[in-house]
Amino acid sequence: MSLIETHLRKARIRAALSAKEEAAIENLISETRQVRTNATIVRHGEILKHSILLLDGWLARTRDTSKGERQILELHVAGDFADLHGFTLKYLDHDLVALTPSRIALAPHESVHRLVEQHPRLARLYWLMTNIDAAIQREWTFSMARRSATARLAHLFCELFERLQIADRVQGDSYDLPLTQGELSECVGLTPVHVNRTLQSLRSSGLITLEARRLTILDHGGLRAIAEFDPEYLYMKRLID
Amino acid sequence: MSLIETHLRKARIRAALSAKEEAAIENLISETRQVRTNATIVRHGEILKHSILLLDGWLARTRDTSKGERQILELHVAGDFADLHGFTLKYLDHDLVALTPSRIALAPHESVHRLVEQHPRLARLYWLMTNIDAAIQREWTFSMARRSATARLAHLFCELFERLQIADRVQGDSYDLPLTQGELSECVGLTPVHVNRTLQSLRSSGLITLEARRLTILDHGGLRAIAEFDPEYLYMKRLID
DNA sequence: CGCGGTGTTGAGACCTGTCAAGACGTGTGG
DNA sequence: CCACACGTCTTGACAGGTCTCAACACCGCG
Repeated sequence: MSLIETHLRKARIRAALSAKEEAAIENLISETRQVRTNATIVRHGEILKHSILLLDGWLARTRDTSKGERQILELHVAGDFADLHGFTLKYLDHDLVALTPSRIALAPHESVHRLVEQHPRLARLYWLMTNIDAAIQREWTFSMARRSATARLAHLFCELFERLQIADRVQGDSYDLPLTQGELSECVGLTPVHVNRTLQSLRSSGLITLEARRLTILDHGGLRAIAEFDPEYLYMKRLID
Repeated sequence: MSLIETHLRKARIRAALSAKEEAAIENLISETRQVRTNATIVRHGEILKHSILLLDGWLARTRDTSKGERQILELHVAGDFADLHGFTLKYLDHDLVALTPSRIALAPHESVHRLVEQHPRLARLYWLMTNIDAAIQREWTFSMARRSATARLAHLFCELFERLQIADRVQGDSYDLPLTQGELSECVGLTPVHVNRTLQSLRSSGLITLEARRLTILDHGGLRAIAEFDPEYLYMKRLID
């Protein structure tokens, strides 16, 4: 099985890929690396020579606050290109860090450049992928601006369920969620204490369980309802013919 | 002077454009329209046939909440492609509305398609532009998650100052800011009442004036300081050779 | 066995929201 | 030209959600 099978799964949802195209994507990868928890993979401002494809594990785009806190701006799971936008931007406005031990693959920008010049459909596909990332970012903006603590967490759990399903990382109604409550609080812009209380409320409402870093959704309808979750923004459909 | 001069100014900051390329961009436009305040230009979910280039006025990407409020997710000023991401996404996950009387130009997706196939550098440029939009969105996520009411507003004013300067819509330390306090509150995820009080505090600190829909920054250093504003995320530099 | 990170609980403070009323200003119709 | 209506801005009192600070429990690991 291909090293980047998970990434291909994700890509195939948005575009039918020919064998040639899949091979071209495969050829993007120059090397793979293992990174440790809390490793900073890309620092903001640093000039980039390659983009990071996440093979396994969890990465986060983060920004530090003046008070030394950290905000997680977007999460990445297996199959995601974590900083494909760095190909056009040349440097990132945020850091890219590992939340768990992770396996990553490097795609040199030269190779990406060649790929998009030779494969217009793939150019379109990767442009689309960064636009989907942006749609997720919009949804997070909306969450922070308008959703309550409970709804924010519920929404995050719904989003991850959908995204992990594509990555084949969901079993039944459960998935591994290796983030601490502190890290969850960095995702939703709350304090760890309040996340703790909010989780208890979600649990006692019978919507979820979360123990030993594993999340189970007991009531999908209920969870989606309080999150006001509508998966449309994830664009899980064929968009490129 | 070209109809799309403001857009070209914005583009030229990120890439040196040949006469041929500028002509190609010019050719994107099929027609122009005038829209009225509060007009919905694009509705979420609607299949798109063209993208909107804003020639003059103010547009906003918006999402309605269940309680009938509205969140502004991103603002667009003259020279912006307001929904270029719609070219790859096929439909939007948000609405696009006019906040003021605005003049817009339509760029049929067929034309965009032809442009990016024939001009790899421009393909790169427009991919970059949507990635810069995403960077702005990230900054807004960060604002909503971590900045106080005062800092959020201050940050917005700093951002608009930079973006309007490119659009040649800044005079000295002032620019027209035609949004009501209610609309400002929709940008920053606060209530109109609290925005009112926060504005008073910014005024009495001697940082800004805002009257008759015109904003003047009295103390750039001070405003940036409480906003913790760093313009890096706007990528105001040559990124494509 | 002890330690550090993580999770939990309580009490009180603070920021922002809610509700309500009035002031201001501008455009419109009589 | 005035009267009125409507949107916007302003102010006050109070409520509520989230934060802060602090302490303690739990647990895996060295």
